[in-house]
This record gives sequence, C-alpha cells and structure tokens, in this order.
Amino acid sequence: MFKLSKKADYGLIAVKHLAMHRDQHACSATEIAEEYGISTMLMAKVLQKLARQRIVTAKHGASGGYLLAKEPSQITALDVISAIDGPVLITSCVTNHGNCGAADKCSVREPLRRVNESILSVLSTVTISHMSEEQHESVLVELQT
Amino acid sequence: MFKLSKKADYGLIAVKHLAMHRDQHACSATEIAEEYGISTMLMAKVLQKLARQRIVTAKHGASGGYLLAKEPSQITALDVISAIDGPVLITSCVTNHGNCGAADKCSVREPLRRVNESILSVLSTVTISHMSEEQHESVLVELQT
DNA sequence: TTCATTTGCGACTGAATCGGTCTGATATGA
DNA sequence: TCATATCAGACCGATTCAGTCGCAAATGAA
Repeated sequence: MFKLSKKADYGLIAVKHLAMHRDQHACSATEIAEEYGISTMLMAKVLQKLARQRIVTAKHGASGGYLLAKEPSQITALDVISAIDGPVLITSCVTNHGNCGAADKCSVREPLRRVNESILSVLSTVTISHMSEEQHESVLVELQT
Repeated sequence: MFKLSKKADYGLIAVKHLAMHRDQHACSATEIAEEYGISTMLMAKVLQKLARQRIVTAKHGASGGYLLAKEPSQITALDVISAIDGPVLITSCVTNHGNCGAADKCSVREPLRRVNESILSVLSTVTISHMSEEQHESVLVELQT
C-alpha cells in the first residue's frame, strides 16, 4: 500500500540520531532504542543491516556502538531505506527481469517505471543533513510524464 | 516495502484500457481481465472500487460494463491508486491523528511528511492521458528538503 | 586474564496484510 | 423471461512484517 516499513522508519531515526551525536561517543543500539521508545532487539536488527551496507560502522565490545560511516550530507534517505528494505520498486514488474507473466501485454509498465524513477530521485535528493536542518530549501525534481 | 499493490496496478491497467476504448462500447470486467490475463473476479473487485470513487461509471445489465467518468487528462495516477488502496502515506505516522506512541520524540516525522508531499505531487501530476501518450514531456516537481 | 558489554546472524513466532475466490443479490438490455 | 452485468461482503491461504530469542564472536575495562 505504498508505505515505508517500520524498520526503514527506525533506520532513518537511528541514522539521524547518529548524525546529531557524531564526534561524540559511539551510540549503542540500546541507547538509541530507549531514547525513542523502540524495542531494543528490533533497533539492533536495523542497525546491523545499516552496518552491513556500510552506512554506519560498528564498534564491538564494551562501550562500543555505532558511528556514521559518511558525512550526513552524503547519506540519502534512499540509501537508508534500500539498505533495510531492499531496492525501492513501486511494482514488481518494473525491472526487466521481473517474472510478471503479462509483461508483454502490460500497458502501464513503462509509465510506472518513469514514476518510479521520479520517486527514487526524490528519495535520493533528501539527505540526512536535510532532515536535520531547520530551514528548508526548495529543490526541483524532474518528472518524465 | 514501498510497493504498489497488485490491485492498484490492475486498476491503472483497467483505467488506461477504458481510456483507449472510450467513445466505443462499455467494457465489462471480464473483457478487460481476459485482455490482460488477469483473474476476472479480481478485476471485477478492482473496477467496483473505482466505480465507488466515481472514477469510472458502471452500466448494469447485459452488454453493460464500465466507462470513464472523466476525461483521461483529469484522472491522475493518485486518484486511481488511492481509490483502491486508500490514502497514500509513506509512514503511518504522517497524519496528525496517527497512533504512533513515540510521536513526540520522533525526529523524522516532519521530514518524511515533506517527502510524502513530494510523492503525492508526483503521483498527481501523472494523468491517464500522460500514461497513454507516446511522447513524454518533462515536468518539474517541487521538493522541500 | 576475566568478564560484562556489545555487535552479528539466523531461526522462530504471531499478527496483519494481500491476492484471490465464492456466494448471493440486484439491475437491465435483448 | 433470461442471460449478462455489476454490487457487496464473507471467506481462505499465502506471504509479509514486526518483534523475539538464542548463541557466537569481538573487545574494552576492571
């Protein structure tokens, strides 16, 4: 139904938290989870996925935790979301190698592919630093209709 | 995971089909379903939802079927999708009346709300006539970062 | 060295959603 | 009158999702 998963949501919260606390200590999953009233276990899972995609770096051991792997301005919402939920595809048919049986008859594939492009473009324009700023610039995103 | 439901997908196919065959006869659910190799029952359900939202008009009885209720240029992708799947919200928290317990602590609500606005904007810019045209203009969509 | 802390990973469960079907009612043109 | 349609809602199985658990491995601190 076109919704972000909660995990992706938590991922954005976590990354933004790390962005706000960077140059300080590494934040543990427990610390972040408690701050926002989220299950510790679940937040840990989310951070593990982010670590596997090199969006955050993990520090094992006591007083360990997570740190951002890049500058907040270099991390996009799309990075975080696709790290957790996998590639963003508004339909299962938009890839060329999809298994949609009606692909040859399907008349909306191409238009939807273009819509998908636009959404990817929106998501990759918004960075973590954008999400932390108070003032909001306006950016124009191209849409092929 | 940020995907369109199959029903919404079928809805777009159906509406585009009706757009291409308008000023001709009314198309029955069976006719459209068979054309694209989709289950008749399911296509019927989809068309019923579109009819309830006044996107298509139904004609009961023998040689009945469905007709577009508006010009193809007046029907947007958002109209069709939200008629079938309900309101497009990328998170369950973006509405003011959501039941997200951590709403007060949630730091990504407002940025995500703006992203949601942009996606709505993209979806409401693309019309059925856009989806039927061969040539594709480029439109700029505003994004508040 | 020892140990508590923390990440890493996979398996698991219960709930919700989704795709799809079935049944029966109602409308209507032929 | 009857075949053809839409309409509405209940229903079911499969998939996905949120969240949990257990155990292994790393590592800083005592």
